[in-house]
Amino acid sequence: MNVAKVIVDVPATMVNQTFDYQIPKKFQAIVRPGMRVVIPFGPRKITGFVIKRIDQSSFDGLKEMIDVLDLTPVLTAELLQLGKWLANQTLSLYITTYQAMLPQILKAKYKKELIRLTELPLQLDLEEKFLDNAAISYDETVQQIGHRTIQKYIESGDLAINYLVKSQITKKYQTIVIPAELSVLKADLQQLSNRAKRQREMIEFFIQHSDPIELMELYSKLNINRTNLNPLLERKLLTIKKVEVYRNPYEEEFPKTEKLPLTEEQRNAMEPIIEALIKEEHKTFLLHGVTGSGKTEIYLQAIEKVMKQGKEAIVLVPEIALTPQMVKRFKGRFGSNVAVLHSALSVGEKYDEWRKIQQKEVQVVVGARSAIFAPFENLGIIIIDEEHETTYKQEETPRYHARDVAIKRGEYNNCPIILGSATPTLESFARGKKGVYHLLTLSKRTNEQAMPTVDIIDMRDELHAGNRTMFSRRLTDKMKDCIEKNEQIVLLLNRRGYSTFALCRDCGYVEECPNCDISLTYHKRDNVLKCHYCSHEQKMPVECPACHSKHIRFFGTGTEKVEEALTKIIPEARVIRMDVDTTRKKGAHERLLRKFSNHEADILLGTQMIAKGLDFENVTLVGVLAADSMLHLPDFRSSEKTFQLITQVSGRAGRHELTGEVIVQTYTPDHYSIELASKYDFQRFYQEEMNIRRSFLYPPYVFLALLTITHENEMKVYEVSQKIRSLLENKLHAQSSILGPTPSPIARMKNRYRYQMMIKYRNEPFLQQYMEEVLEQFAEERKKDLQIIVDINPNHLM
DNA sequence: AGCACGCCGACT
DNA sequence: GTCGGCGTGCTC
Repeated sequence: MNVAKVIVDVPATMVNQTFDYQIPKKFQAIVRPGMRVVIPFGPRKITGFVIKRIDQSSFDGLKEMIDVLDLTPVLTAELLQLGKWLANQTLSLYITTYQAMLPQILKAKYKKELIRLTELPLQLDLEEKFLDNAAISYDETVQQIGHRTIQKYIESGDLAINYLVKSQITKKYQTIVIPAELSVLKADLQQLSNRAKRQREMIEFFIQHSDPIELMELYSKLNINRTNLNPLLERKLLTIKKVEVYRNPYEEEFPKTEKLPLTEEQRNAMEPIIEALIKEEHKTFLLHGVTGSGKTEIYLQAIEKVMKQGKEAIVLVPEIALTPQMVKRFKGRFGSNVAVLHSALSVGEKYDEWRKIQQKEVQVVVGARSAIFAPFENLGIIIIDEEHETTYKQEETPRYHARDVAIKRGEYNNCPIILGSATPTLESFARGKKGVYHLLTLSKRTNEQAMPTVDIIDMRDELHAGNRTMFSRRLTDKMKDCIEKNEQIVLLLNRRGYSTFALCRDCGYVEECPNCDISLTYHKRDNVLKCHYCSHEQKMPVECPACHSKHIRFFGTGTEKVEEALTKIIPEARVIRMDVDTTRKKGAHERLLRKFSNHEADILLGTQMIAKGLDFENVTLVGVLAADSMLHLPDFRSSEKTFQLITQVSGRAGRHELTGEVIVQTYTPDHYSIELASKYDFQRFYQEEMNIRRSFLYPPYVFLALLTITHENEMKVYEVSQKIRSLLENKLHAQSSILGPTPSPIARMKNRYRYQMMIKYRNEPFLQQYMEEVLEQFAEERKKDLQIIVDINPNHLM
């Protein structure tokens, strides 16, 4: 078994296979599947994952493995298998799926350096570089001295390239002080002269506290420094040791919380979950519970059961940075038995949290999408909270949906999955009705509070009545009321579908991105126009580039603008604005939310990010400024999204003692998604929307796959698209249909033209295989800069 | 991907 | 002749 099959760290179709390497003697006892190793690959030296060990290779002249990077595998047997499945499902490369499963820091970085092989003199500038370095940077040197010269030296054998694999891992260390045995300390104290007051104090301290202590802590506790410590160190009463510590992103202590008594509804929902846990049965539950119905408590108690079984739990939340309250509840209940993984952590922090899972130091992980790959080996349950959130689908390769991965892992581990939401996706709810998922319902709030009343305001009437502001009269009055009563307000500006673009009022000219077919967005902060798709940025013109008019106006409504308008109407209001700009800095999220919850502001104004999972006692009014802003987007899910958003944000009001009220401003008050959301009528919405999906043939009645073809040359894109279409037509079922090719909604991005095709199908068990064939068919073109992107079950049709 | 090799046109 | 640009093929 001394040959390793390795997936190499080269993301290319040509090498999407294992390569065999001889395992040298010194590594034979160490190497196991799932470990990262360093291997020679052509002239290079790169990393790879060991997939398995075999006795004999069918390949002659194997090269030897150079190094082993892990002591324990970073990928479990399950994850190795899962990655393979995922690559096939999403049409990605094995190396990409494996890397998606691991913290970013485990990805090796490569560097090349030059070393001299002889002592023969080199040209002057090179000699200089080698003066105080044994090795110099290849890239830097080539830049300064020129490719040709370096190559000559390599050919003559004076210089050679050294390939480096750099590990990015940095561990954090702490110095601790360890006292000697109690008897030793006491004995020393006996014969210590009375004059050594400091020493006496210190020894007495360690007789009292015999545990190791952190050096800095000791200094500050006893008000001493290194000089005081030295005599004790010399007498071996104390020893100093450097130990590795985990970075702790959650310094604060979490108050311990206890199990809450369950309502009858909650108990009923709990029962089948517990049953599945006991029977070790894979089942997918859809927990449909109105906001405030106590879904989280069900998660917590199910996990408690899992932990008692000695098993592990994964909890996915949309984006945990947005829900510090969720972390608080899990840490409060399970303490240090929880790892937390989310995007706001530094790479080092993420690695530390991941390692707690890998080392089995925790039994629970709460995290965003990628936490679904937590390397637990005894999974007892997987919970996906806010199941409908689009962030569970990754928008880059591998384009996986965490829900699909969860179900696959549930099958492997024979464990239940809970999908929880107040507004499940139509896909999931349909499966719940069909019995594919087991539907569990919570229809009442635990505090018996009624859902807040929702008022729909027709903004057309406001305009007719001469109100040209973005706040209806009713909302304005209510806000003033609220502030007077010392209660708080959440204002949601649903900005998707809006952007603040610059338009010339004289000739109608709109500044567009030179590389993409999209208008540029104005950023007030730096007074520039930016493109959201490429990194293009230009100065805001003083006059119109087309007609030289000075009348340039901004259209669209940003949070900045709303804030401005707000301070005009209610000058006394203290406003916290939360959007991408104000939350970019690390920890800004938590800071702003804490500020709001401490009532240091009256109004929390923000985008989508404030709609989810927040729970503030004192909020009694929620305002949705433009409920229909995304209703008109070219997306078949826009009604569903609108319904979800209004329902979710309404749930933010009146969660505690005070009753809440919601005001929804819209230009289309009669739209069923807005009307039914205001009545909290999910069932009716479901039926209405299902009817529409059926007649237009959209999910859940069909599955979708989106093919996007891009290239610099539009003709090329069109031609290839047509060819792909006819190729697929021959393969796909007669009932399946292909729409397009048509130009994508953003027809050009980063100077590449984009065409897309949508495939609607009910049953295509070999779809992935056909797609592989398409990719293979155009392998030549794809080498020449043609891109084919396959997205199965796409979220957006961009 | 990234590197070597080989072919062809351009230029001191 | 030599330099350098790019297309082609390979990596256990």
